[in-house]
Amino acid sequence: MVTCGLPYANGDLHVGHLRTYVGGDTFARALRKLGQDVAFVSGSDMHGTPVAVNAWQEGVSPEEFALRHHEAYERTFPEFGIEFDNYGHTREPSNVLLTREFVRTLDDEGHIYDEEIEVAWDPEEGQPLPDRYVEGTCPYCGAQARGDECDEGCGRHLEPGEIENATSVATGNPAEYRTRNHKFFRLSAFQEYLTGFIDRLEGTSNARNQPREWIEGELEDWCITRDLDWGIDYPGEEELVLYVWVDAPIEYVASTKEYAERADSADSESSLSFDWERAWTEDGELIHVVGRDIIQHHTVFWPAMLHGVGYNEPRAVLASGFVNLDGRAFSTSRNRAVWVDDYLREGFDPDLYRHYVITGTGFQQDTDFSWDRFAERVNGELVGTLGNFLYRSLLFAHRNYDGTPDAEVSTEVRERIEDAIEAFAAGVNDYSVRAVGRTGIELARFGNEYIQRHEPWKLVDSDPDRAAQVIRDCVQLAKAASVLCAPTMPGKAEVLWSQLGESGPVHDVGVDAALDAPPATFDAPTEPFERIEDERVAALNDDLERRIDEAATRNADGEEATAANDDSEVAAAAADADDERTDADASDSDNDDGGDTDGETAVDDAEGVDFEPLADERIGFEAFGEVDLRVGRIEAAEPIESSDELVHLEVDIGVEVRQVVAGIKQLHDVESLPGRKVVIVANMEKAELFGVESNGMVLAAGEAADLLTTHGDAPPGTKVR
RNA sequence: AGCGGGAUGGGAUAGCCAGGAGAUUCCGGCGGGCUCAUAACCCGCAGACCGGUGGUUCAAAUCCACCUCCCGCUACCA
Repeated sequence: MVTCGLPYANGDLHVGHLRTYVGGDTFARALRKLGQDVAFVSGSDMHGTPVAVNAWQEGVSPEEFALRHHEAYERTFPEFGIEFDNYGHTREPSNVLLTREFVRTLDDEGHIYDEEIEVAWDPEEGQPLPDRYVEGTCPYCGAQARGDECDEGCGRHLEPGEIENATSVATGNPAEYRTRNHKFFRLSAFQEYLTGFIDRLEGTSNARNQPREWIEGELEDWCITRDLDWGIDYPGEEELVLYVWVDAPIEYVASTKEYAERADSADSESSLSFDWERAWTEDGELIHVVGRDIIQHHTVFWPAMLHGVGYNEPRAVLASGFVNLDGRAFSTSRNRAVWVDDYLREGFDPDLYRHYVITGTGFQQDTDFSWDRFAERVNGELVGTLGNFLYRSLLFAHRNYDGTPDAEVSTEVRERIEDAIEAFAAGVNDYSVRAVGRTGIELARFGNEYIQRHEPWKLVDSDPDRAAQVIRDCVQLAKAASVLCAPTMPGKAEVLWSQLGESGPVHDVGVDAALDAPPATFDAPTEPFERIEDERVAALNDDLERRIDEAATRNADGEEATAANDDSEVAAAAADADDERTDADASDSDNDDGGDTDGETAVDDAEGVDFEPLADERIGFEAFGEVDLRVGRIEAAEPIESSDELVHLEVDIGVEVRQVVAGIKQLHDVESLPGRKVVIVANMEKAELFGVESNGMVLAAGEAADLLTTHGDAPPGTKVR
């Protein structure tokens, strides 16, 4: 069994999302090449609060909203050669029934208990408000926060009731808290089991190690119900639905079951037949391929559930790294993304991206996408190495021998192919799709060297027998490369296979076919890969930049938000308060914002290399005059405890003493601040940071927050022009 | 803060689990060759004290300890 983490039916897919699925698909195909009986399944995750909230905001039913995305995903995956044996969704009857069965079993076995907890409630609507239905102010830092997490400020997890000024996202009504009965999964009872499990688990090292903190620490019981209409009802409890992370992984099983049932109902002579119960409860081996953001769910909650119902445990979890765009995170809200539809509309073959993302770096490592690197890898590895070797070999063979010349494969080449097959198998055993994907390319690299070393174009006249043997070797290498590339580049492999004159799909043959004799005759080949020219790359980069700019302008018009985010910490301190993005995107591996400010400022600061470009637009004196700059003198300075950077300042600006919060704690010796003269923006909008009101903004330069000051004796309160 | 992942020639990456001849491959640079092939391909050269400091060992990129810097995770978001 190979499964891919369920995509959440809540937004469009960008190429970064695809990494997990391409990885899973490649791995499943590689297993088949080695003769394994594989079922490869996934499905869309339809339930949960974000779908409910976003559907509500769009004014459609959650069902319609989720289904729309599900259908898009279902259509998209095959377009990228990701061919699930079954792709369902969590709302299908098979999953609903199986989920209830799981829960009933867990209940019968005593793994579930009731407990009363506090939940937010909309008194006017008489509705419970789970998770993201609530927004308010973070009690720790004062930033805008969602019900359970201070997502834009300090990032803290918030317990129910902690959030201040809580209101309903849907109605805007103030929320209150009520005591409700919920169901808890006794995860703590699985501590010992999971301790053993994590030592047995195979896969990528991040997946095997990250959950240790939890498992070897204290496991908390898990609340598995929500007050929500949208989801699978808890058996026998009308008011509660199951938490999505209960029914989502069960879709792996339900999807397998659907596949098995479809296989059974197909004509009986077909070899298609799959025993789902054997796979999940007997001697099947489970391999989960997921994004690295959902490791815990697959190494803690899910194995405990499986164990609780007596199913097999996962043998391996492969957790993929993220894909960045030009070194920074994809950002759906800023349209900083290469969407899958864009990619396809550009007419790029999906196998190009598959090869890029699979062989670029280790699966668990983060990687970077840019059109420049994409073109470089396509032109170098696919056009220059693989495509060129296959084309020149087959063309030469076709012209001179009308196909495969009548000669034996040399020992050297046979051994080289055997090594490649071994490396392929070793890659699978190491859970390294990268190693698997490289084998075909490496073989072509060898082939280019081999053909050059023997110069068959000279031998055809001087030593025809020898020429025939060399070309026979080359055709064999071409065939082997086609077979070994099939998991990474299924479409291209198929084309090459048929150009070799082979009948039937390359996907039906195993790795050993790499050593079988190619057909005696075949037609002239076509060039398998097309070069991406520099002009094309430039155009693609321009498009991307323009889109980002447009989105930034749109955002700025709307609420003057995004740009402030990227500024230095000092400015950000004052800007944060009005930065409320309508964050409709909660797509899974969207590791938005977070790191990108750091990445950028770090570069800006490096020996003054990369300055921010000067602003294009000129402003008038009047516009400048709107900023009321004043000389101030710091009277008192105290660090704000719970913050890494913020300092609480009392600044004398002549007419009054202002309380100002500035993000300069790490950069200055706070005790030395009093007495310093600074320049502040006196008419800055007030902001609340970590619960402290900031009435003004201190000016400072760069990442080091070099404070602006005066050099004469201008007294506090003096206007700065 | 704790935990996980990472730091390797100008850029990008492999090797680390199972320690061993002054380290892989690609891009880029320089020089040469070839002309079957999509200005592609082949050969050669220059370029890395393998993040830092200690330790174990006959031997450390690899194992151990501490440190620095990046990225991420931290359960009633998905």
